[in-house]
Amino acid sequence: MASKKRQCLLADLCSRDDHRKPEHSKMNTSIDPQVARIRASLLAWYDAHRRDLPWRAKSGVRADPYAVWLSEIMLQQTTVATVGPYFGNFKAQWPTVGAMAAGSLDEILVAWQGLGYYARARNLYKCAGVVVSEHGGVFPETEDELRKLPGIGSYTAAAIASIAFDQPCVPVDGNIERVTARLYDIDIPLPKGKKDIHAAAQSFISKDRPGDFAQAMMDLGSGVCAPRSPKCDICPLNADCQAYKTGNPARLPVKAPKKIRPERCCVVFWLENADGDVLMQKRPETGLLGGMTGFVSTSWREGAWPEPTEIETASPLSIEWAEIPGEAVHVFTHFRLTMRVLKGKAQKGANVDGFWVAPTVFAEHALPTVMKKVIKLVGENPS
DNA sequence: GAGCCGTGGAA
DNA sequence: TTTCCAAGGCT
Repeated sequence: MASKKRQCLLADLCSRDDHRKPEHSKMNTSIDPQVARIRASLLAWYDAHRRDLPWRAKSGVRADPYAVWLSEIMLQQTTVATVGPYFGNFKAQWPTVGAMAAGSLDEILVAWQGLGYYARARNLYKCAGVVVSEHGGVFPETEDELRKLPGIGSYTAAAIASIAFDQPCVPVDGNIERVTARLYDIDIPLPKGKKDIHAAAQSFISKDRPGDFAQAMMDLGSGVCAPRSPKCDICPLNADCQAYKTGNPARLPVKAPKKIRPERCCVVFWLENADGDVLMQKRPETGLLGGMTGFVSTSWREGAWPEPTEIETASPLSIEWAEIPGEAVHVFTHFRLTMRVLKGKAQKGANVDGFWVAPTVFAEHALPTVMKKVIKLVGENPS
């Protein structure tokens, strides 16, 4: 019966969907009163409680599309607190798309190090190039055009279009997904439930302050309609929230059970030359940590340590290696990696694959956090 | 469509 | 300690 209720709701939403009506239809004549109330309540709440964020324009001021784009890419699966300093650094180093396109991928990756999901950085640079070469250095303003750019998917296209250009669209991120699922009490487990939730979210489309509306939903989802302990008592939408009325908003949205995270193991080679420089390699351009810099290691075996023969084969030099006490552990999205480190000294003129880096200039290279943990472990065990 | 792709902070 | 998750995109 819950599903029947939902069917009625969605059919209802579609039939009264004002954004599907022809352009000449009068605005605000056939809008569902509940949707109108939600919009008004949310915008009023936003005007009083909006967050002041580095990439966000002041109230009533049009945002800088470059800043909106840059922040949206950085904010993909990443918290506001984490993004803050990175955004400031990028804006200072590359004030415009043109400046970024004129830079190099390596520079971008160095600045991005530690932020994770490095394909975002590669696509960021690629996108800057396309905006300059195909759009004269000016971001396109429509959702469809934005969607074609590297690194910009359906969410980000709608986010930029609405926030930077006030286009009437609704970017459905995790926040809006959660708020919408609760407003309409949609309990189909994700990702299957996305279809209904996104359809319901589209009923909010309006030509009146779409950018503010999108950001308001995000602020609400972040500070009020939070994943674990929603503050329903102070929520401006509680009068229209189906989940609040009928019971348990905190359980929504329902998510499919997670899969277990496999364990992987590897041995890392810390090779120093006579000057104390350390051997490093640039990783392949695609895949995990693509384009980043790292140390030589065995393959990352699942479930067991590499065999001695594999360690021997993977070592950059046939010399005497000394194992450093302890292990370094790093957790990726889909597996957990435990590393042991072997330390060795290269003879002068030894022929190795890679390049030598002095520890004093590690920071000049694009080192992912997992590699910094290796550095930390070695530093804790001076020879 | 399901798996791949990082990281750090909160509960 | 473990689990969850944060303004997702690509293949």
